[in-house]
Amino acid sequence: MTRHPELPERDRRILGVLVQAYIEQGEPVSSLWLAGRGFGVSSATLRNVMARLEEQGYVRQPHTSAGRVPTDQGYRLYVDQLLAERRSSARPTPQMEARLRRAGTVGDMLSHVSQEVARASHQVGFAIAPAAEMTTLERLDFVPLDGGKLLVIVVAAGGHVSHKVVNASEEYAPGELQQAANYLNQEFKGRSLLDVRRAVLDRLQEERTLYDVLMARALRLASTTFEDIDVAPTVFIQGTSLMLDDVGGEDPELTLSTLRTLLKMIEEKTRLVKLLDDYISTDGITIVIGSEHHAPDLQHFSLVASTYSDGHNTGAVGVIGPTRMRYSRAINAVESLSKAITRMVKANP
Amino acid sequence: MTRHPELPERDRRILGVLVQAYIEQGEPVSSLWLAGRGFGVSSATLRNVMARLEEQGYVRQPHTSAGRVPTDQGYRLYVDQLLAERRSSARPTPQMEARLRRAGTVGDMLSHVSQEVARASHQVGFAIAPAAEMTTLERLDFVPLDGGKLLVIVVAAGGHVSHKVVNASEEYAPGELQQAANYLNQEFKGRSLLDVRRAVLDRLQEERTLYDVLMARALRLASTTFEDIDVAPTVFIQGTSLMLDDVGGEDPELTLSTLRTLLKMIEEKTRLVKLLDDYISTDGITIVIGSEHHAPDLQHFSLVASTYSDGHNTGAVGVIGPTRMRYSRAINAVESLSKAITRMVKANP
DNA sequence: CTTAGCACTCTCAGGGGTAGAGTGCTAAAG
DNA sequence: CTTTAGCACTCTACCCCTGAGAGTGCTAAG
Repeated sequence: MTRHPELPERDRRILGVLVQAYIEQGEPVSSLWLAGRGFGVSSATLRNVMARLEEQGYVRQPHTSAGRVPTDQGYRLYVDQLLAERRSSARPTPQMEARLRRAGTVGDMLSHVSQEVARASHQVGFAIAPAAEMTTLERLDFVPLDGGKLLVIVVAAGGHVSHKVVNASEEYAPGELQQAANYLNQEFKGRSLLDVRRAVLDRLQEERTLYDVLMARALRLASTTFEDIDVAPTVFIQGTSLMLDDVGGEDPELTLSTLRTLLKMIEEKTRLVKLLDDYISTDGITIVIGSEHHAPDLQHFSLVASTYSDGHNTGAVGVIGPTRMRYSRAINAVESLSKAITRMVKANP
Repeated sequence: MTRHPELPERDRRILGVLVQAYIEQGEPVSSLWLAGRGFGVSSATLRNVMARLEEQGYVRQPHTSAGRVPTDQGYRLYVDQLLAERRSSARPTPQMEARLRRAGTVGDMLSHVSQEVARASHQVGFAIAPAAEMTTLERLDFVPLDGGKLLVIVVAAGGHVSHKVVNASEEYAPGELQQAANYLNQEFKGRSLLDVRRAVLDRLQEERTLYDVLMARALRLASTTFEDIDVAPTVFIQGTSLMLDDVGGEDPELTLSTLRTLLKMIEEKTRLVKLLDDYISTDGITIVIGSEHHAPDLQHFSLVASTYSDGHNTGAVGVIGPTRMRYSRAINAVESLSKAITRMVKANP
């Protein structure tokens, strides 16, 4: 992360208190108020410090006779300090884990995770299942249905299951589906889903495949299956109503139109996935603050996210909220939930 | 729905124009404005009519020197008239159907439906899959996974598929799972899921069951499977961002706190399901307006919904929005989507 | 029953005018 | 060179007032 070596220790402490205060109170922080926080200096001195901080871009005044408000750069220093101080002490609570354990499928579990992280952080929370590139095929089954339909079940490493109904263009003998599944499992187990799709298409092109009728039919079946399966990773989002709690508050930046941007992003979940692809680092917590986003319409929001992994697959969990959010709470929430997921999926290998 | 026989024809026509105008413009409608709409009477006469309509509870004035605004009762008469006039002419557009056809699973399809109905009505849209009571078992399969886990696949009539991973407490021989599935399928096919659960538990109690070890194990397996499967029907909701378009507008009733109520309801989808259970009729379109809701926190919202069916199962599709919504558009959207679903599921028997 | 005319009421937008908060600056003190 | 007290200055938020405009209800005549 960005370093801020040029800033004297005292100035930095003062900035920290200022940011904290603004996050909690939502009102510009005045020199007089800061003077009452035990720095041992008068408000006049603090005014000098604040003027310096403003010159350096850490704070700004909404208008001439108002206190100071942190800039995104100010928030950045604050969270960097926060992350440096706390040596990952967050743990999921037992109730949390219990609630997660109740889920039947991995999807259910992630849906609960998004709910929990939202509840714990008081922000919009999300959880993302591993993308197809990361997911490796564990096994595949065909179940014949009535009316020439076929139910395909794809089990991925880590217990992710997805199903799909396809139209079987050809007729299959009773044992044939079983054989086809066996063949495909044997051939492609352990490879990523996208990989499998590619390989299936390649083989279908190969001339010699045509001579083995059985194999050819199995491959055709597989190609319909993987046509569009799981190209977009599944995203769960919860806590949108919490978002409105902030909007009524004292935050002038948080208007209805910015809110709508966020709601829209929540609906087309694709965008969130892209966002994470761009920013997230493989280890620890990633935080993107306001104008640090490339997209201009996210200027007033911050992202706090973390990846999770069970050794095979990597997904993500995190929260989105206004730049003025309780970062410490958000960080704790994200960290403990990410730990919880990791533990859950490890337990179901 | 309610009849309004006591209202003279002319008054009713005037009320209709008034409601329509208010819906479109969002501002109280004055007698002068109405006079310009070709009724052939002066504004003074319209004032008399409006006073009468107010006495009877169809309209009200926000304040002494403002025009009239429809009450919920006024909206009610308006939509009743609307429903009586139009003889169900709504058809889904081909593009709509094409988009729906792309879906792999029934769940995907319904998710698209909620999106389409939201887009077409410019309101929050939802689609609900059949509840467990309505869903009948088509077949059931067990797929063994690693680590003593079992993947259970439940196929319901109409092509609804759901899966679940359960911990198999006992070991099963290779053919045994197949046998168990066969037995259960034979025994319970065609009965509703809730029914099956009940029956399984009953049989487990019966003493003689204990003598047939295989059957007992199959039943135990089934009981774990149906423990919690599908008790809550699946709900898809889309279009929350459209909701905010209205809030900025001229509607004074639509405050942030009412909005939050709606968002909360969207998150705990259970509540929406209950709501529909209470109100929805089996045929045609159901409309609930503002204070017609039992719940006081929904006083400012209206519901436009319809059931759909494939002969086996019954689900619902609809929209929710402010009482001041374009009912005609909403009705068209709901009706055409409900027709589209019916057609889709009929095509996949 | 309809309509013109009129008095009446209420809202809404704009214009001072003031209290208060908070700053920057200056000059003195450590 | 840094800190601090004092002070003038600026800007906002709020309140009160006013006038214009919109729309009504009522009355009396057609």
